[in-house]
Amino acid sequence: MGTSANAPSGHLLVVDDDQEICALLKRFLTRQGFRVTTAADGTEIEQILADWKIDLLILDLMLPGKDGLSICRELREKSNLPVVMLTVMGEENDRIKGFDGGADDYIAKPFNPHELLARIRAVLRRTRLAPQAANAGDGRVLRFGTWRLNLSLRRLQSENGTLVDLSASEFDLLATFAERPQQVLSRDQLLDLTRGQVEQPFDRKIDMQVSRLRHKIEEDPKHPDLIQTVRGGGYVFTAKVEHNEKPAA
Amino acid sequence: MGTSANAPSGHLLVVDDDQEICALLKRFLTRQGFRVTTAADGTEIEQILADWKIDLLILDLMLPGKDGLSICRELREKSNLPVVMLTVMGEENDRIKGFDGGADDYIAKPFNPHELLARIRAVLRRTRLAPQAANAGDGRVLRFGTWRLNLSLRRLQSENGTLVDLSASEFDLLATFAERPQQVLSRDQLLDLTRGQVEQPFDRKIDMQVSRLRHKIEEDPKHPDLIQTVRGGGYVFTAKVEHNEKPAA
DNA sequence: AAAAAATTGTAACGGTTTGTAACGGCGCAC
DNA sequence: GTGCGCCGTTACAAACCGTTACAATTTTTT
Repeated sequence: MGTSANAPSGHLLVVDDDQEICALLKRFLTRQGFRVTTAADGTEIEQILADWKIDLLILDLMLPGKDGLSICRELREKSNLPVVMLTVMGEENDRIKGFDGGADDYIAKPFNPHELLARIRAVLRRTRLAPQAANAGDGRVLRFGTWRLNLSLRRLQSENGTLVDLSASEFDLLATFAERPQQVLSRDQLLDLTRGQVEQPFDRKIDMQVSRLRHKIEEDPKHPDLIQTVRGGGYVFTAKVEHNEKPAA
Repeated sequence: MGTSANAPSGHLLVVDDDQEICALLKRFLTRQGFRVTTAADGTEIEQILADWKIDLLILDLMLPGKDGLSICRELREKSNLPVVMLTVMGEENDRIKGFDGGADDYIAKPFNPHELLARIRAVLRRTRLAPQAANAGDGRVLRFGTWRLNLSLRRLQSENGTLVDLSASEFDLLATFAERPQQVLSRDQLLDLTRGQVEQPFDRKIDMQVSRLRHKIEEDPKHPDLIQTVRGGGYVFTAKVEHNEKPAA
């Protein structure tokens, strides 16, 4: 199961093409009490910002495709999401560049993680006082565990944004569950809810779907965390499900 | 009664091949109110962890034989014991690295002991406050005898934290009892409470469940201590039950 | 449209949990 | 002590569930 912490401090998005840095930062910052999502390049940022309430963005200056500076500048057009920029040690003008895009702070690589931490906290402290503008984006999104289930686009994304390939009926089943957390659903109910069939004779199909789904979304399918069996009853989706509500600007 | 949970400071294990550092840390941290055990290399760690209830591990990155990083990683497989890593100042280490293994914090040598102290306290504070309650559930935990019954996660743990494998209905039965200590429950009541069945003809099933449950939780099932028989009446759960909001460990 | 791939359905095996019956022990009333 | 009824437990049967393997079906590709 996921050691997901309730976000006491905030939800950070780290964007860096260096997977190692991403992983290390994620681990470090998670242990410091943040919730951390990572992305390898700028293309996913919009999507992630649409689905999650991100408190602060940690952005590498050098990125494949669109560089961090432009991203930051574009972001600033529509929101004032706090940004801490990662730059490469060296040219002094990095400093200027970093702030040029509207970043709230910057730090040069290689950096001392504690210093980064201090800067993150400082920025959050400063910006939390001021109200935050809304990001664009809509679409019904359900969040549970480390997953995002986008009901409009009919796709499931893990925390770091990678898509999981669900078949149509797998998606339906998962959506059915996620819309009724903590509610025991019998096989008959599930059959009805997912495809309008009532009273089919052999219904082990549901078992199969559940089994297949578990293997795709449970960390340990042998000891399922999200979809649990109720002997003689059916299945329950046991996870806190958050509906993604965007505060209106 | 028994083990007072309010360990004033905690028991630390320092692992470093430099004897001088070990001695120094031991002296310093002991004076700060910690209990301190030291080890020169990784081979003894398992043994020590088995023998003592260690609250936090201070681990040198560079060790003869297996290095600290691997040790930390292996440790993480099976426990979430807080770890503070000692790294050597300079070059790559100034970046994270130490966190690769999942350490909770790190500090570069040579370090200021007071900084180490601060980091230890911070880690302990963090990990003690939010002890992985993580998952859903608000953490309703009932404690009785040497047991902890987690109603949210539906798990039963013995004192040392090992899980006992209860079937679903066994859990329900136990929970039913534990929520009504000192109250005699007839078989009919139990049948009703555990699964909403009323007036089933042959109900020796409850006897069976009780028997099976006793074998899992009673020290001597022949002379049950927790679930006692009331001849002609049913069963009683005779144990002081403490409601505990914070699941430990 | 044929072929290939993916999805879904069905059956069957194995493991676990629960239900039932039956035997034997034990307490209690007389 | 004896008899009766309650209880614990053993042994077995039934129900239930997860999964594998494969067949049927649908979708996609060529």
